[in-house]
Amino acid sequence: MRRAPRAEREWLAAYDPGQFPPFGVTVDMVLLTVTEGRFSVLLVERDTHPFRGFSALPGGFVQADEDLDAAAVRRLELETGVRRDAAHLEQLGAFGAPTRDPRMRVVSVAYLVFAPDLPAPRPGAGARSLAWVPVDDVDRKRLAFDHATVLAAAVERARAKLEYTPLAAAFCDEQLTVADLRRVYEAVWGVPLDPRNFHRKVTGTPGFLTPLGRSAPVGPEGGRPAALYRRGAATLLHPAMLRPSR
Amino acid sequence: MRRAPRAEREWLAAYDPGQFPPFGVTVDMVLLTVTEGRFSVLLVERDTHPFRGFSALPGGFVQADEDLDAAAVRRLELETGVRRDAAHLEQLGAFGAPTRDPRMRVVSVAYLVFAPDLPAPRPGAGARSLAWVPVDDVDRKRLAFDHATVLAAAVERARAKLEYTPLAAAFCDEQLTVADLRRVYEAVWGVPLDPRNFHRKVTGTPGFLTPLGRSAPVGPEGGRPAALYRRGAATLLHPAMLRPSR
DNA sequence: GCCTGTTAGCGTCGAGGCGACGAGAAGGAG
DNA sequence: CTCCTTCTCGTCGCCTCGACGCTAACAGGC
Repeated sequence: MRRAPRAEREWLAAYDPGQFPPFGVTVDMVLLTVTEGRFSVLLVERDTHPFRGFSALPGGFVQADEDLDAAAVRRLELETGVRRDAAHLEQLGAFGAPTRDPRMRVVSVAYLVFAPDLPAPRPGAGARSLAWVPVDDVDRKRLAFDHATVLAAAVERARAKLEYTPLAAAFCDEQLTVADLRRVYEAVWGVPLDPRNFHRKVTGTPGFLTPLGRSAPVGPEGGRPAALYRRGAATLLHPAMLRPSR
Repeated sequence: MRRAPRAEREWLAAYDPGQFPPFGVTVDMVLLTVTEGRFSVLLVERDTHPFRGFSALPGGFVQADEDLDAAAVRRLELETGVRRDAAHLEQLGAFGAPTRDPRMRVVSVAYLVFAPDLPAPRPGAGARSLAWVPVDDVDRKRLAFDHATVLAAAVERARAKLEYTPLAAAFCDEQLTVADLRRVYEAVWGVPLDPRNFHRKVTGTPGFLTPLGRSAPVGPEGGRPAALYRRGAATLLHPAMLRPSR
């Protein structure tokens, strides 16, 4: 950060910050995963006003000296036990309609998280009940604040990101098979994909998947064992993975 | 908006909003255009502390009962005279590092605007000096606050958006030629494009351009008159326009 | 009119990606 | 061994793209 010149330091010392309207700033976390073949979001049950009894995205106020990203990471670890490096986290955007929070004027900065399929999210310090809810089953009228809007933006962003980034792997464990990855795409996009063309695409795109040289154990349905991979180094997909039928 | 039940209304009446840290919230406008073949951003010269004498993105504090988008539109019209429907406006994201404003804790919501080539931006009520500066010529060390970071994000977003949306037309007048559009792509991406392949792509993509059946006057270089078009109805490009040499 | 220089627009060719398959490989259950 | 499953590799035709030749339609000089 630049060091202010002396004239500015004197001006700052006399500055009254009360002349601008005060806002509360929160982070709202849209944690997405794929559990049991369904594209799901983590929701909490609110046990305090406002919107008591409604479902909501986990989140909370940003502290006075806390960076926005740091607040998001803190919420992530605090509320769900998900470690920062085990998932993908990015900012979704700011939501600040004047009436979105009946308590006071609040601007919420929403964050998008792609998390692997976790056994069961454990409630953190908040001790509120947490649950993965398939995004198609969410009752938008029972979401607190403007979280229906936030969720819709997050889902659309996630679907688009799978097209041109290798982030689908962030929904899987560190070691994954091509079929694991395909099931992520199918759950998020809601369409079946041809396993053979999908296999050609992901194994033929450099940097998408790195082969481990080992095979996964056979699944409950039987069949030939699948080769194991881990995430490649690529950050962008070229050409993009296309959603069918458009 | 939902009507709160009575128990919640009573709870709200007794609520003390002072228990959460107060933030200032601003909007910063990244206005982009193409002038004289160069991809440029609108910058103001700051004549007050902090960062007096530095260049900055136009912007200002959000009012107490003002929606974020409304604040952006107000800034757009107030400072530059650009009408809301003559340009494309979208939110870029929130920037809120604790030290970004030496006055107080501020979260800035940045907006991205694609504006047509304007004769000369007129300073609005702020009466500050405004200028279009080619983005490659911007001295990042002479930008106020964290505006170098904001600008970099905006430029990257703009370059990416041209690939998969028809928004390049937002940089042109309402009536445009294929060459006008190509010059936008070349200026924003900084690469020359083959005029014949570009013509085939944009005229062959349904909804990108709507022919007007008339021709534009011949330019100063002579040559065959170009057909006039206006923006089509499409909102997404499929397949995408690809940046060369990747 | 005629030639030249310019830009606009159309056509052609080969390379490569993609959708729609066929078919073999590699496991388990009976 | 047969039958089932899933995984993996190939093949074929279609479409898009990059590279580039060629014609169309203007202006200006002679």
